[in-house]
Amino acid sequence: MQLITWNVNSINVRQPQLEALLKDAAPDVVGLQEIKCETAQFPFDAITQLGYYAVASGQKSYNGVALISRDEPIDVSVGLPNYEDAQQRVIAATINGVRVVNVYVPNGQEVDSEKYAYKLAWLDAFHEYLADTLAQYDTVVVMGDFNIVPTDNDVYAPELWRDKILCSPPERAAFEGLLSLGFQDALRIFATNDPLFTWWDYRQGQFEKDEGMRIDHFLLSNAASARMMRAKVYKEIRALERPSDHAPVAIYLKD
DNA sequence: ATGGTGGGATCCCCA
Repeated sequence: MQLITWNVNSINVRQPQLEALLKDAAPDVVGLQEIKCETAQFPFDAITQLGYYAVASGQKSYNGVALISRDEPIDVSVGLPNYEDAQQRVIAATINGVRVVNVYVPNGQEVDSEKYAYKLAWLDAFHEYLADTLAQYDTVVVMGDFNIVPTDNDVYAPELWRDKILCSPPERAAFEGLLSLGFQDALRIFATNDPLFTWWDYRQGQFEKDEGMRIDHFLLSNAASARMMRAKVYKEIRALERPSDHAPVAIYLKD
C-alpha cells in the first residue's frame, strides 16, 4: 500500500502533475494540501476518470485539503471538532482499514506573531484530536504538511534557522508531543542520516542548491509502523517546470 | 541590498 502526501500549492496549477503522478506511480492513497480552491471547484471528475475516489474540504484562495484513494473512503470527517476554524486544514477517512488523517498545519509566519500563536493553539487542538483518533482506531496514518522541522538534521542550515519559524523549540516540542501520543516519524523508522528534504523555497534558487527542509511528515501508530517498508521523496516532481515548492512524499506499508 | 519567487486575489495577502 503506497500512501503519498503532497502540498500542491494550488490544484488548479498542479492538476496535470497530479494526474501524471496517479498514472505513473499508481498510489493507493494521496493526501493533498493547499488545494486553494472551493470544494466545488476541485477536479473530482478528472480524478474519478482515473479510477480514484476523491473527497475534499476547500475554501477560496487559501488552504484546503483533499484525500484521493483507490478504495472507497469511509467515515469521512472534516476539521477539528474541538477547534472552531474558518481555515480548511484537516480531512480524515478510513481507507482499506487504515484511518488516514490528512493535515495542513498553519505556517505561523514568524515567531511571536499572531499567526504563530494561532499555530501553537491549533497544534494543541490537533494533539487532542489525534489522542481521540488513537483511542478509536488501531491502524492510524497521519500525513501532511506539518510546517515543522523536527530536528537540526532536517534543515540545510540549522544555525541560520535556530529559533526561527518552522524550527523554534515550541514548534519542535509540539511535534514531539504528537509523537509521544504513540506515533513514529515514518521517515526515521529506519535509521538514516539523510536529510530527506521535502520542501525548498522558490526564492534564491534554493532547490538547485538543495537548500531544503523536511516539513512534510507521516506519523504512524504502532500497528501502522509494524507494516512500514520504505519511504520515497519524489524529488523529480519538484524538479519539473512550474513545480509546487513541496515534493510528494510516499511511504509503502505491507498489505 | 530591507530584496529575492510563486500562487491567488485585487489594487495586497500568504507561504
